[in-house]
Parts: sequence; C-alpha cells; structure tokens
Amino acid sequence: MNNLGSPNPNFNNFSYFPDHNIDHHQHQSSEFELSDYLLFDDHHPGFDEDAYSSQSKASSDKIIMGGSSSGATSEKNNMRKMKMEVGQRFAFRTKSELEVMDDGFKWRKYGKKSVKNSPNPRNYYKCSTGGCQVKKRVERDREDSSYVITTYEGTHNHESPCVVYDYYNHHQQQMPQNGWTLQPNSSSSPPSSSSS
DNA sequence: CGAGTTTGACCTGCGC
DNA sequence: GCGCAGGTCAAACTCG
Repeated sequence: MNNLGSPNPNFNNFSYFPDHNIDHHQHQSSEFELSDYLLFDDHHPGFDEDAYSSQSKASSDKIIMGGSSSGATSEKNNMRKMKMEVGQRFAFRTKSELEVMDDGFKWRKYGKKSVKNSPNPRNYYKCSTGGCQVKKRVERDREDSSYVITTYEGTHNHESPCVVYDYYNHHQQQMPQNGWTLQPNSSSSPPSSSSS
C-alpha cells in the first residue's frame, strides 16, 4: 500500500489518522486501529479496492469511469450506472473485532453477499439520510480476519449527524462526547474531538 | 408503527 | 452463449 497519506478532500467530515499511526504490524493496545486506507477517484483508476483485496478485476470501476458505455443499455441499467456515479471511492483497512465503524453517519444495510475465495460475507450499506447516495461495503480481510476492509463510495451531500452533536457539546456540554471518527460501534473511548 | 435487518431472488458484466 | 460472481432489490421479519 503505497498511496498512504492522501485523504480524500471530498469526503465530508471524515478524519484520518496520520501516517505515523498507520502500522498494521504493531497493533498492541487498542482493539481497533486504522491500518491502511486507499483513495479511489476518477483520476486514479488503478487503485481499486478490488485490486487491493483480491486478484479479480471488478466491473464497478469501469462503471464509475465510463459514463456512457455501450449505449444499448436498458433504462434500468442506466439507472444503475447513475446510481454508481456518485463520486469517489475510498477504502481502508482497520484492525477491529467489530465490523461496523461508527463514522458518524447513519447507514442502512441493504445486502449481504458471500464473496468467492473469502470465508467472510460482504455487507452493503447505504447512507440512510434522504437523498444521500453514499454507499459502503464492509468485509473482513480474507487473509487476516482480524482486519476489516471498509469501502466508501460517493460523497455525502449533508453534514454528519455527529457534527451536530459536537456543536451541541460545545454549546451545551451535556451530551456525551460522541467522537465521530473511525471507531467501533460500541466503543466508549473515541479519539478526542477531532474537529479543531 | 416506523425504521432497520435479513435473505433469497434477480440483474448485469465478465471470462471462457 | 453459458455459467459464475458481484451488486441490488424487495418482501418478510425484528426491534424499539
């Protein structure tokens, strides 16, 4: 993984661990750590999480890159492509016992698939905020099931609900600190408020 | 009762 | 053209 340190500027309200914290060979204390992250965007088609997580070539990348493909596509097919063309993709790998990271957004699970060559199923989530088309895929690393590979696709068109919480915290100081950065769902020790 | 999850079916693209 | 694999849909189900 060589493209570390390229946080996606379009990924709203998403914070990144600094490079020196990214070392998946030195996990010691925390039950969760960000180990790797990848940025996929229209200008770097070579970086595809499928290439990262498997040897198989995926079709979704082509779908994103190619706005209009064959032309002989059905309306439904076009709809699919439109849905896919929601923005950038960003994948990262974390060491965590929990699969679902609480990144501050509200996700709705819409599918689950067993993946070939992987004992672990892949889960599909959509942002449940109305009008937001961001999706994410969550699956365990096939080579080391203690790692979770999360792939985000698209850009949120709204603020993270936890930003509201942060705002509320600053002004009311009553709500429990709800760190919205990468953290396991049930974690009670979020990284200290990351918003400056 | 509404929101979220589960899960089997369906659709599409790709490789052979 | 066929089969496989990945991704999505949607009805049924669960939970608060």
